[in-house]
Amino acid sequence: MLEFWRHGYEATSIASLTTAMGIRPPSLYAAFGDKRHLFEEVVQRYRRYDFTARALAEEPTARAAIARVLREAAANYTAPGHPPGCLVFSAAVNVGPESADVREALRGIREAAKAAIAAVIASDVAAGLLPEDTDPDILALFYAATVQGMSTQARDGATRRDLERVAELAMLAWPGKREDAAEGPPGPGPG
Amino acid sequence: MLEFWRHGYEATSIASLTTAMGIRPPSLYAAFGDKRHLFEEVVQRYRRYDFTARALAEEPTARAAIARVLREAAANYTAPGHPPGCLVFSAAVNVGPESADVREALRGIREAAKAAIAAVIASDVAAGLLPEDTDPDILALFYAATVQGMSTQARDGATRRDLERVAELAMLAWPGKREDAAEGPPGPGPG
DNA sequence: CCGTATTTATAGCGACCGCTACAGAAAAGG
DNA sequence: CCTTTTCTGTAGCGGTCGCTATAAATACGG
Repeated sequence: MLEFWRHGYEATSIASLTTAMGIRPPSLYAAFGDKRHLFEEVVQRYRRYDFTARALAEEPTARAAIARVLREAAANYTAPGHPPGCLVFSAAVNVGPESADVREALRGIREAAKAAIAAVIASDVAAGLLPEDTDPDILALFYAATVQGMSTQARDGATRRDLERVAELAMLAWPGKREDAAEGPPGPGPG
Repeated sequence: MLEFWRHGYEATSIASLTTAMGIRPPSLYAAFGDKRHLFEEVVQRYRRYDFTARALAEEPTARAAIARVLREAAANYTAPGHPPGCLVFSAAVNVGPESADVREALRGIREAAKAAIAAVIASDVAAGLLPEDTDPDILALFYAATVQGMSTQARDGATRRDLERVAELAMLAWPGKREDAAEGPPGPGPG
């Protein structure tokens, strides 16, 4: 998993995997089938700790959920003991046409996560917790882009503190806060 | 260039390059040396239209410059006629250890762009256009992350309009605006 | 301690990688 | 038209890719 995480799907050779595991190719193929199946198992294993899904399920509001996602992204993407950034974002960026399905599989995971973010936002809009004119898809796209940017910055050397500050800045784009925090006592409405 | 742009450095083979150019390997090697030199020339060619450097040089304020960078990123990353996203961000993500220098070369370009953004921000802070407590490096990191996230989202299928909305949201994190726009008539200062 | 079943290591398959020697075709000079 | 020079196409170099047939080594039942 660490090999795929660091170098990506195609750039990780069977030889590097077998040496990392301390086994020989026939054992690897007996245990996992082929390289693609092994990678699928790696992705499954990686996703067992899906802090995004966990935050979306556990936090009471979309705002709290996304703030937590950004906070945990800052921590996880820079945590020691494994490569920086997110495997789902970075493991199948540069693939030849013969591995397009691997790239599409990871893209599907990304799209599902984005849709899950949009769902909790839409839920809070429906519940009146967010302005009616909030576009859940666009807001989800913005925070998905933020998280991906944080992952890339982590790979480029950003620290946890750096990314936490980025997360704070990203939360300034959250809707409703602006008027809520600064408009003061409610004045006369428009009309 | 389009081949490298779409598939990345290592995933692009000499065979695919020669067929795309309509030439044979010996002609390619006579003209460009080896694959690495060809890629360097591709990156140079790609950077001839560096909308970030242009915006930073031409716009009068850091805010205008970065708003323009985000706007042009939305347009360029989704423009027809070439692959989506940015070559500097996406062409050397998954490389083996033998091509680490290619990845580092692109990383250097990214770091330089980030430093250039930080420079214009620091300049405006020094000029009093931005709050004194503004951290140019962190703000530059945030917008660099945003642009990279936009590039990735473009590769995942986001449209120009999508990315323009993301750009608008990102500009909500710009410092100073908050108080300027919403605090109303200046009240008594602190103390 | 012996025979059997399972796992392991050795060696190598065909295919493709980046790259190049060499020969045949095209262009330039007389 | 012939020679010389430049260029292009064919073929193939050593090496690595993902993957596997086969044999040696191990664990198990009696």
